[in-house]
Amino acid sequence: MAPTVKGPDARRERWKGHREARRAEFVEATIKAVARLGPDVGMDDIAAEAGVSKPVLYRHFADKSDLYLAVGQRATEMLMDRLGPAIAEDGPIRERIKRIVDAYLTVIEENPNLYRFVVRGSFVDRPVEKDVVSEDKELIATSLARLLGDYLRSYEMDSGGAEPWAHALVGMVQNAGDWWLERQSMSRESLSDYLATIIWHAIDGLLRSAGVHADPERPLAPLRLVER
Amino acid sequence: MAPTVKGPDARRERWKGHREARRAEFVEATIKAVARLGPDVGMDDIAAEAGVSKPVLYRHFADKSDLYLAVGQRATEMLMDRLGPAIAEDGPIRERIKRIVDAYLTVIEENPNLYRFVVRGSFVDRPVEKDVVSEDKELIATSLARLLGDYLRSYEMDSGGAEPWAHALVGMVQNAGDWWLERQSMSRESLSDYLATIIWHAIDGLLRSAGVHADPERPLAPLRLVER
DNA sequence: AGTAACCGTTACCTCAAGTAACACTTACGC
DNA sequence: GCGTAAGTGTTACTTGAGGTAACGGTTACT
Repeated sequence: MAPTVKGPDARRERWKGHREARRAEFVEATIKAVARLGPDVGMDDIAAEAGVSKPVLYRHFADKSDLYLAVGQRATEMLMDRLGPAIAEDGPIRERIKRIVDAYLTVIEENPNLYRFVVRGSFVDRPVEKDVVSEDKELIATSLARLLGDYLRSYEMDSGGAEPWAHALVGMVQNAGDWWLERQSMSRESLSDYLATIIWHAIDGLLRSAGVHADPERPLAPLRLVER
Repeated sequence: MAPTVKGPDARRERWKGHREARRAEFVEATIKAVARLGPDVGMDDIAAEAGVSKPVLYRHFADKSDLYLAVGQRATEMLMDRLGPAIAEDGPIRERIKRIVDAYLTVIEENPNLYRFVVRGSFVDRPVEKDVVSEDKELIATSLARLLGDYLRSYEMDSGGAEPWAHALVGMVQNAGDWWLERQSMSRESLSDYLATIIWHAIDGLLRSAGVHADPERPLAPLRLVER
């Protein structure tokens, strides 16, 4: 008897997994709704898409921002799924940078509405306290920062600048992608190339100024990005 | 009689300047309100700050986005006022870039709420049609693109990449500044320096790859930025 | 004097986010 | 098996901010 002292009632634990699954289900519904109805869907539309009514939604998400945040995280996950392979591939550094950037652009090109929903679709309600949108950029930037930090340290350089670097790079690619997505005035290929050029030169210059002559062919050590 | 055939009535023209002034007045009030009440003020608050009631506001601005846009433009103007001198100063290029970046960071540091209002304070209502927020970034980026284009052409290089470059740079500085503004984990000085380093290396690398050896001391020709 | 522009108000409408209240289902605990 | 704790779901409401209607007063051109 009393196999676990802690749980006062097993009934409380029974649903743990279920709730998770339900949240995920609603997140998927939201993504579908966004794809169909554009980035400014309402909670009613989302609920309808999921085949339920609004209060059900609110039993799983505290408010709109909470849902938005979950969608953002899911989107980040989807993005990472595409970025991961691009990062893992080997080849000349310059080429790899380009492939990573290109993977990013491909993703936003394929899901423009979802993209807009996540980065633009702010949320008037929540003032400043919990900055939902940038939470995702933050995540990516943090991973990148770790990556850059390791990279710099592998050259025995000061890694203090890794964080600003990461945010700078994220902002750079994001903003350029944003601009490109709205008026597609050049091919994805070209943009990837331009951006990769900038990034590569920045990195190369940094190393160069530290007296390190980076080998563009160098495999760059094991690159792992996030592990959520 | 009938001194001017075109104007059916002089009474229509009489207010031209006045309306402009009034709009400006409301824009100023909005900026004050934002500074006091944070970036998510309502129209009522703004009207109150201006000492009038809401409908008056709506006689001068079609809707919230219209006001936001005007505020954004004003903010951009203020920013340019600070960036202008930094751009005009001479000195080594690397130094100048740093001063420009630093000027930007100083501005957002001095008006954090206004900054948040402009870049974050999206607007749920207006879906995609008129992208109010990025209109300002657009403006800056466009100026920068012209500047870069001229610069590249002065070295007789292909200027096709000027536009993506401009958007990339804008996004870079903006995002890094954003991150810095929220958790000020390093001095402005340091961040300016990191960013300037990235930018300078990117430019230098670009020129270098085209076989041009840029002189960091070169005065860089007359730099004019916008003229609105 | 008439009227075209402005000044300004209070009281309303609208619409989406979020909540209350109510009813049914499942399965653990004793 | 009965109580109950979790979940399922509904319709109908409240709230708040954006935005509008309708009204009245002032100035100055014609």
